[in-house]
Amino acid sequence: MALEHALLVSLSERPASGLDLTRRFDRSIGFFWSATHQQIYRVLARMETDGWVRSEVVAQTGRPDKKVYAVAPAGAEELARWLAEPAPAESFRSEVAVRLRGASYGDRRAVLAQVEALLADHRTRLGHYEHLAERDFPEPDRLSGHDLDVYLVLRGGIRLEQFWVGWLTEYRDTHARAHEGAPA
Amino acid sequence: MALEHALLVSLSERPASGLDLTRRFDRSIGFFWSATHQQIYRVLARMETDGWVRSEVVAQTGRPDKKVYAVAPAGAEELARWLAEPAPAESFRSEVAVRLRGASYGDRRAVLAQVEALLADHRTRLGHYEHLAERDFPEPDRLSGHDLDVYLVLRGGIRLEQFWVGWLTEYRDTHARAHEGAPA
DNA sequence: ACCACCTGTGCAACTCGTTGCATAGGGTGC
DNA sequence: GCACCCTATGCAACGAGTTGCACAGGTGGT
Repeated sequence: MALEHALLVSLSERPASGLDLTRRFDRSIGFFWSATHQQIYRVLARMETDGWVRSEVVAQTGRPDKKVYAVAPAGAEELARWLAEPAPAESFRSEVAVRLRGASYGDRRAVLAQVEALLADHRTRLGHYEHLAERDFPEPDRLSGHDLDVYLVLRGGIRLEQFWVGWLTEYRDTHARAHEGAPA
Repeated sequence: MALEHALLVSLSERPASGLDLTRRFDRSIGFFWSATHQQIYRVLARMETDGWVRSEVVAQTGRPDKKVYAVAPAGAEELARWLAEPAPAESFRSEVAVRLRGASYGDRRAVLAQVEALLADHRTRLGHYEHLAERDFPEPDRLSGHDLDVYLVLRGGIRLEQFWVGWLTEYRDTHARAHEGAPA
């Protein structure tokens, strides 16, 4: 399981409350991981009883108090242990791929409309990530250590969006060509 | 939920038993979906009580009997309905990405060794998929309908492996360059 | 005869993750 | 003063997915 470890990485970068972490997961780390606030709260509570993190209630002006979590020594040890552990092979799950493969058992035009919508979505996201890279990392050659890791994960997000745009475009164009003069 | 629909697609291509489906999911469809036999058996049972599939016990020589499932009319309807439904945005989850981002909180050399192992693995898989494409689809321009869909999903598998090889190579090479003369 | 192994189906218990709801303090609009 | 929204934390119930085990029939080795 990796949510614990994703939280440890994020808290190592900077202490945060449950909701802060939820918002972070909607952004940078969120390229490759996501979690709802409920799940994050539950896992944080478990991590605290396990001694991986420590919390401190912080009063705010004009807002409810928040519980700010920070990595405890046992959590740092666990993170280091996990990082050294061999990475198991990942299985990618895509509902879209199932739809593309099954398109001939339903309304192909409806599936192609979905492809078009997804393409627009992934193109937007790709542009957004490229903008982030230019804004936050104007000179990537000078990076090292953790900053370089953050940049390279952003590069992964960009490459993943390029994968989607490339594949969906190939799907759409190849079907368009195949149906010229022979509709199906 | 998509396992039901993935099974409907696979059974639309050809009727099969639970274990047959498990083996198929380790192959072609398995680029983008995977499931254990236990889960497949359970879902098949539920689909049968819902009337989406029908089963028939087939005796075999030298082997136990098997229960061969085929799509029932209600299942075909459900598949068509699901295919026309708008595709929700997918969230990609990668433990590897968490490790890459967190590498500076542990032993970076251990993480780079994992990257090396993953690279070898993805390169092997890429070669395997490319071989499949050449062997089974020597003339992709002539394909249409479901055959074209099968080919294009294989293309997606190839593109996904290319994504991994490209990203992991960039991670490794960029860190190698950053550490020339300045180890960390 | 016995054991080890293979195919094929299945149950039970557990963890991970999602969905819907609850609660509590504070700010804003009318 | 009241309704409504925002931040922040949390519970309860459910569904999806994994892990470990059980059982049955058949084959092959010793």
